[in-house]
Amino acid sequence: MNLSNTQLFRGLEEAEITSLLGCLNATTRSFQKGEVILSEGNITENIGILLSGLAVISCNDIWGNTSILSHVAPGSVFAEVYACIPGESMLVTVSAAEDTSILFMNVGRVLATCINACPFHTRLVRNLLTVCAHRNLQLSQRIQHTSSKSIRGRLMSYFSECAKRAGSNSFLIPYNRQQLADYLNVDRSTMCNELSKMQKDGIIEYSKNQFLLKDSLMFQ
Amino acid sequence: MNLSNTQLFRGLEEAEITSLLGCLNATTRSFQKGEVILSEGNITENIGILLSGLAVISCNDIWGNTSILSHVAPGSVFAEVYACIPGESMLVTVSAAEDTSILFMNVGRVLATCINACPFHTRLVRNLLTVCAHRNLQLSQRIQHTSSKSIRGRLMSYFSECAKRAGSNSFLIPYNRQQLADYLNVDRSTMCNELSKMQKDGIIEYSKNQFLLKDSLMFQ
DNA sequence: GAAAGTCTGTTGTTATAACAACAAGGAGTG
DNA sequence: CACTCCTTGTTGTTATAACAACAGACTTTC
Repeated sequence: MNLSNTQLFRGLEEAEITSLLGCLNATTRSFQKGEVILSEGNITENIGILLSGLAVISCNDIWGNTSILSHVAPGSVFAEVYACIPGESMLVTVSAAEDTSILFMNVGRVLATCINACPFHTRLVRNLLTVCAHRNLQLSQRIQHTSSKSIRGRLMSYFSECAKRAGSNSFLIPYNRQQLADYLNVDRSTMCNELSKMQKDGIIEYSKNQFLLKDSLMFQ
Repeated sequence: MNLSNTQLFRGLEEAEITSLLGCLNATTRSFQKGEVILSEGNITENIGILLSGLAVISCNDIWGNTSILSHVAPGSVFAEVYACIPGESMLVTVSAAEDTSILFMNVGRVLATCINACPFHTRLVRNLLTVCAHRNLQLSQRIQHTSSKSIRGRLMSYFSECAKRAGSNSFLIPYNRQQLADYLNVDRSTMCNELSKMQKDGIIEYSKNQFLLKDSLMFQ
């Protein structure tokens, strides 16, 4: 895993990262497939970065039902939310879906001005904040797009964001139908049906992943 | 507004805050009711703190429909998500719902080590990160609790979190029925009905805001 | 180029949530 | 106490989404 390509170490050279990791006293640990990396109910002060393998984030409700919330791919940061809230115990469990190696960094050390006053430190903190803000924005957007009770409303909300980001009423979406349905928390076939109706109603036109919003007030 | 009571300045004395604000070159601006504070499409490098009044965060879809996403109360931080992601233009508009005064702080200055190497700075950055992480956790939880297609599933997911936090299968919830329904994105009357059924089915018992989860695997 | 697999769109049926309307039980106020 | 206001729970109806099943288009692979 080349750390300089990760969100957290963006803008830092390999040599700088090595120096930084020493300064932070970061540690690497390996986990076998199935092993628990961080357990629900515990408090962590460590930010994790998955170097290789794959991890799953899951949650048990109090009746014993387990549900998988998300996956952690190589280069991704995890547990930073819990590490950054002092005293907050974890509501989820992180476990290894494959043989996995993890880099742990103590938040306190990340945030404390280091003895050497190393300049890479500032960059790391800025990156950590950006990672957190980014995740925040993605979550907010998803909540916004799933706030409508109707499938059409959810699609329009999502398409609005796409159009704004593209700066055009024509854009590509990064999901296939099943993924879009999962994102909007609706049934795929029902969503396909609704897309057809919207096209019949003249609101949108689409072909595969290419969409065009008609009669929009913007970009005319 | 007493800044030392806000999330962002927690742990700092009034005098320290005053010194810090000078160091950050923070500025205060007033807005009349209805005036736009930050506009969709723009890029902001400023974190806002609402000192007095009230602001609304709203969103226009590209067909011209406006929806209100949330309110900003005195002491709350806003726009920090956009300020912390370099180059990210805003997808929402913040405007004054009443005559309002806002404190703006440049993120770059917050993160840069100041010339005086003032120690309060570190605390501010840590607080900013905590605010961001906290919001993150709340959003994740809400997504989790609204991921089930059924009202019962949503309630059970939410109640599970409550029980874990309380460390007991008996707990108080901080919402009335309408607020809980809004949080779970369901209809209030239908939710009331489902709560009754769950009680009949022997899964829960409740009275007003006090709930008890029966047959749970925890806390027996 | 045949076969298997994946993705998309369609239909009909069923389950479920939204909605509207109302009754009952406080809480607060004059 | 009578009054209003607000919250909660109940019922019946209607709208809508989930679900299941399938057909057609397109990919991939041997």
